Amino acid sequence: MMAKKPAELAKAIRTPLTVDDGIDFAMIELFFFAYRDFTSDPDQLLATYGFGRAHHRVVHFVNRIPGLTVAELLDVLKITKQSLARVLKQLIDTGYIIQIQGLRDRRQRELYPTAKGRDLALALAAPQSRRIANALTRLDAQDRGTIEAFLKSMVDPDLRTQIEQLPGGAGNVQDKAIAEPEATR
Amino acid sequence: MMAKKPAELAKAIRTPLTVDDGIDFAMIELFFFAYRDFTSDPDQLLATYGFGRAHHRVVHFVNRIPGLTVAELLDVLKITKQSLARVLKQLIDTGYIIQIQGLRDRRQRELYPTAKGRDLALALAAPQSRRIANALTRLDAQDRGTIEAFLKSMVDPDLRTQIEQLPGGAGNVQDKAIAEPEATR
DNA sequence: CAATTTATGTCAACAAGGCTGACATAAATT
DNA sequence: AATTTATGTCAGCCTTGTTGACATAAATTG
Repeated sequence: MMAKKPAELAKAIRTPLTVDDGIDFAMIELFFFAYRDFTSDPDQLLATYGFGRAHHRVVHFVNRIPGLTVAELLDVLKITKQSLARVLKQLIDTGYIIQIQGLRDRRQRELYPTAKGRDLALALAAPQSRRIANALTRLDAQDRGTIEAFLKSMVDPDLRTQIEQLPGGAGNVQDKAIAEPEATR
Repeated sequence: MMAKKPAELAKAIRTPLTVDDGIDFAMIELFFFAYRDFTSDPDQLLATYGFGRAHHRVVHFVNRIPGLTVAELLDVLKITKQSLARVLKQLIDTGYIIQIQGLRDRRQRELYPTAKGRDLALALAAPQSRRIANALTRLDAQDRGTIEAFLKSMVDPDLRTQIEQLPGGAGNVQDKAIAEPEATR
């Protein structure tokens, strides 16, 4: 490969990219920073357990869908079984999750949280829920529906079914935006 | 350390965690899935260049704030200089970014995109902007303000100043939510 | 029943992108 | 002249993703 001499040929562009370039930078950056801080609270907590984000996701979904199989979990997380194996093994060995052989199909391993695993899931979710609640305080119930609708349509259409199956979750949001006020249920 | 026998002692919890546990799981999961898909488009594109998310962030902010120094970039990204060095070197060597010695302070290296770097930043931002625009189509101009206000208050207060300094961006959102319709400017 | 497929587990190697610690250089500051 | 600052670089480590290969037990199929 021929080495180029980019520094001598390429010229520096000194003007910033802005909204004028037809890109919604405000939203892109807000989403980036918001998500970064959204994950920062659980990240800190996880570090004290010696766990990482991967453990968080596993603990979360096992608590949300107790009894799901390894294959189902892989499908939700979209990672390989080898990736899952490492963190899942740790969580099982340290007593946060237990496996129970499936009844209908004894090849399957159903995943359940222990009391310890339930506590961890709650502890991880609490600061995130608090952050969201805080961000919603200035908004009314209808705004909440707007935000849910927005976030939901940011998700790839073919993956939305996953969300809809989660218990008591966002699947209940009307596709048409502006659902009935959730707060009054 | 004594090894416990968790499988024999710990009992499986069979009930799912739900909203009833006082946690806003709907929002937590929507945010998770939305962000995951939000990053999937650029991720795919980056792979064709042999780049990763780290490169994306660098290219993005150098294009948004041309001439920022290495130290400033580190502050925005919140990573170590050793982490940055790897990806930055690659981007410089392949001609996406160039460094120019600072004028006032010649120790500093000001970072600028090349034309190639500008094109890449635009190509990466385009699908994200499209996804956002699509998610906003069903919503009105006032809803946009609601979402911006929500995302902004998800960010740690002390880090919000960073956002406010970005050109033509979300810093312009009124803190009180419901800004004047952006679309009519 | 035998053969095949399926669900899961496991070993090994690799890559990206974080991290820490240590040290080097040049330029600014004191 | 001495110190601090901005940057670069080397080396090694960790987490979490990847691929490929192979093993086992249970279900399914011909």
